[in-house]
Amino acid sequence: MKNEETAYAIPVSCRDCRMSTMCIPLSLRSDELYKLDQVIQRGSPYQTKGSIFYCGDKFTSAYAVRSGSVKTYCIDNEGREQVTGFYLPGEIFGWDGLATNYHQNTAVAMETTSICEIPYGQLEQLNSTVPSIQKHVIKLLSKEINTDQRLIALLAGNSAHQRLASLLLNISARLAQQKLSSTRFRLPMSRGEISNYLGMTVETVSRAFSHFQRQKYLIVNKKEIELIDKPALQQLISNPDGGH
Amino acid sequence: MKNEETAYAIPVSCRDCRMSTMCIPLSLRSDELYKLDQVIQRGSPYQTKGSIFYCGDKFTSAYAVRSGSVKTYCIDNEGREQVTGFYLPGEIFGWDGLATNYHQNTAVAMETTSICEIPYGQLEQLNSTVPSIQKHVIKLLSKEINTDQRLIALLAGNSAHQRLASLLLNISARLAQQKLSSTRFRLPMSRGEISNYLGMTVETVSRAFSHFQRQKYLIVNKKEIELIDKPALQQLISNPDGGH
DNA sequence: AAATCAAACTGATTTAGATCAATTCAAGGT
DNA sequence: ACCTTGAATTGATCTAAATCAGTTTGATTT
Repeated sequence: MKNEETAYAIPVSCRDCRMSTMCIPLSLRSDELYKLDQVIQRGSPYQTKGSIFYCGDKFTSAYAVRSGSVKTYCIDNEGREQVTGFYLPGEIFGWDGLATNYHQNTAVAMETTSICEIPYGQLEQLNSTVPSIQKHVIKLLSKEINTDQRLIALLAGNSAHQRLASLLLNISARLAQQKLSSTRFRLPMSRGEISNYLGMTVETVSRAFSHFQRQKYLIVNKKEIELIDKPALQQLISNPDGGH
Repeated sequence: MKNEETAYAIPVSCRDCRMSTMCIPLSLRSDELYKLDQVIQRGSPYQTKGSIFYCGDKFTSAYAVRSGSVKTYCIDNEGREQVTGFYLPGEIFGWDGLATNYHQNTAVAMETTSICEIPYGQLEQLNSTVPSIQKHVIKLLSKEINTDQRLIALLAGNSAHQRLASLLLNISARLAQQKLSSTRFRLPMSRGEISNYLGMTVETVSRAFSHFQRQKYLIVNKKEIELIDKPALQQLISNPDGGH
């Protein structure tokens, strides 16, 4: 059953991976990279809705998205699902389990997705021989803090239109980092997932998309998006009216 | 001008500090603690509204609140202040600067506050002799991620009443950790700071307090709070109706 | 003690976005 | 080809919370 649909090539080492700069290997010398390479697990792809880990699972690894996309969510006080993050190719997730040793979120693939697993225990052991790895882990964690805090600011201080515009521009920028088109792309997540993440209803998300299209800011067809007036979206989110 | 109002004793070593378990020294052996102790800076207290660091400052240190309280905030797209965190005694802040080497937030004292400074460069150097320190830093960062993600869930999925109830219970729990009263306390932050943090208006915060008092959940007098029915507040936030 | 100023509270009104209710559309299954 | 099912869209109403507009309170200055 392994690698059943691997028509595309899976890189066999971090050296050959096109997103190596985003991933842990950033700034490793080649002898260090070799050591890391021994530790990274390249598993078979996950199907849509396949879970990478569940909330409550023991934390053993962080994960890097090689292709596809992942959402993380937790169950809130009311027992409802609350999406806490979307992860695109080249991005790393799973650090949420580090503080307590148990994952606080569930991670699921939003489409067919391949993942590199980074076993944390082995990473810690590498620390004695490759100290720069620990440093890089700290950078990644800190980056996650920055991302989360930007989301907090977005949720606390912005209107529905501004939130959606921010998400679109944010995804656009992240795709650009991976040398993918930043103006035409397919959203991996459903309207429901977007609305949950941004703290609003599906209807509001849908109306916001329609509104943006009427304003000629973008063309939307289900999950296919073409951004045609990024400056307009940009100014929407930086304009003092429109907030609440 | 140094220590002008130091009627209370400032601990001269981490060993004597009553919040040492929350702070870095957690689980250090006594010889390790000694090394850390050499590095921690114990400065003079900050006055109300005094800045510990500014957004854009080069990141050099993290900070532990010894007494008093601190808020962090950033300037959002619209140029408005957005509060991103409140820090009470025994809590550590300032990691926001680690990813980019520049602080993404400004930190200010909300009352007369004494702070321990933890110079990060020196902490890193300690790593070779005391490897458990690096591990502890990672735990602290991960904890901050968990805190931020809980706030995201709170902001995205809850009503004004639920948000305020959550904040009050959260502060109560944090005070309890420091062996302070969890039912009677003085809020260090203004209504404006609360409303900004929770993504609502001052008026709504004020009305929510009045409502809680009418319901006999608590007694409020400006910043003085007495929680008299915690279970009711608890059930308010875990009750599926009340969200949006 | 009077005057000043900012924080907090309260009431009246408005509105953004939730909720309720259909309708459309595409994907799989038989 | 037809039926089912779930996602997305659109319209009509409703409501929680924003906005607007005072009033009260308390701390600080003179």
